[in-house]
Amino acid sequence: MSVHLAKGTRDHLPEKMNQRLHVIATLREVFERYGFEPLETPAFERIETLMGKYGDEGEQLIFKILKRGEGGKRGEVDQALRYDLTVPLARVIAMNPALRMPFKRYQIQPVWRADRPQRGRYREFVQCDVDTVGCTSMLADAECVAVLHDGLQALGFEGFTIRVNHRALLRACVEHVGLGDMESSVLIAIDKLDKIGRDGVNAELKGRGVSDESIATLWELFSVRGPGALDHLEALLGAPATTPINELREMLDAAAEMGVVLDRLVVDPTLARGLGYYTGPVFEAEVTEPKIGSISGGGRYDGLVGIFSNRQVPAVGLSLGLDRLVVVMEELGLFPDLRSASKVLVTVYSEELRPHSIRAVSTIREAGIPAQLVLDRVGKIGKQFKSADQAGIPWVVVIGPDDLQAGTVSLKHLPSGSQENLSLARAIDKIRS
RNA sequence: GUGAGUGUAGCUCAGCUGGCAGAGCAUCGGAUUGUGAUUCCGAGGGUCGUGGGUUCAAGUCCCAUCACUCACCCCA
Repeated sequence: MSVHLAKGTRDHLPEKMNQRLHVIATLREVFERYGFEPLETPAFERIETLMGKYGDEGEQLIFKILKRGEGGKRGEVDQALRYDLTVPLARVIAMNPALRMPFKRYQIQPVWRADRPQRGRYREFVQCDVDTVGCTSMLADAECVAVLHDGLQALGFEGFTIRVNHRALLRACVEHVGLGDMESSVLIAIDKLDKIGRDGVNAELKGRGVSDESIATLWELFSVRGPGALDHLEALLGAPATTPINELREMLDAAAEMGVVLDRLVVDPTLARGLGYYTGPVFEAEVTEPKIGSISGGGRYDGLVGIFSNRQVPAVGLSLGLDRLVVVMEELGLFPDLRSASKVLVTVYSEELRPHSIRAVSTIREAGIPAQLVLDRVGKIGKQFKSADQAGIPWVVVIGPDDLQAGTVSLKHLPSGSQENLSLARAIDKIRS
């Protein structure tokens, strides 16, 4: 029988798992530093909770679950695997009106999309989300940008940029050229600028019936990117753009105060972002080196929670893609050696001396040092050294007849090749330091 | 959902106009019975993705099928 994984899924063997846990631990530390608290929600939701939140294209990618029993045989569906972590959060907020606001949570869980797999794209992947709910202040948005910045920095990234825009600003641009009625299709075309270039966007806009004149006006609006972009748009758009421009300025200033390196923050008037529910500032992080699409995206979505609860609850948040982070970090060599958590391998010299090795490994473990004991039938001591080397375990302890007589152990440090005989207590001190 | 490409040893791949299935790395054994990584010698390992067809003969040509990869769409 030939065995296959389901399309778009992977097993995470220990070496990969250590990388993933390293990323998660690093991000959690940053999230908690900013005062976000953990949340988990079920893998699947009622179908009504998810439908109508992601646009037509997104909705087709939802994994649906057939009803149990007769209904399922007729193809009826009542539940679905979660598509992201934001909509479940909105449901949680609606169901728990007593939560103290602002509610700041992080959530690191898998989501599922029935996409066609590709490099850095899977059908099951883990998102690391951070959101602040119940706060209209741009400080909350600034915190999201800052937590994203600090998270990437803590992981060791250097060449990354966070592009920033504002949905209302983009809308003002589109309305300025008289295309307000076809906002979404225009935004989708503009968003592809980096990918297909200006000519490609022009072709797409023309294909959607946008006049040359309107296109020319659009490019005039979008001609400045970076520091001067907001001044440029303010001059051209006037009053309709005042609010979003001021909000962005407020957010950028606060982010700078929070320590975000300004070179890494780029105002990009063409940034749109796909998901339908964003209403305010939006942002997206991408790395310059391996081309893999965005590794994080987020923004303000003040309307989403209200869909579930009648009351309007503002919210802003972001999502980091764990799987893409791992792919990129691997390529950039940002991982330390994570082959084994064990620091020591205690060898077994012979059947007769095995009890001494067992006692030694126990003592080392009691001292809090992760340690392995050779469990197999006793082989040549050289083989045991080799297995330590291959597993990436730096220290090896040998207890042979000579050591026994002297009351010492032999401790070898494989990376340096140095070895000495000393008491077990001294050996433990040495490994610890 | 649309288009293209690739399936040969555990991994990366070579295999010409059809003619006995190959290399490097990895693994295992030995050189070295108290020492890995380096060096030397040796060994094992294959239904050539699967099914059918053409042929004296198919890894190679044809058809189908499955899996994977890449691009588009969309997105983490």
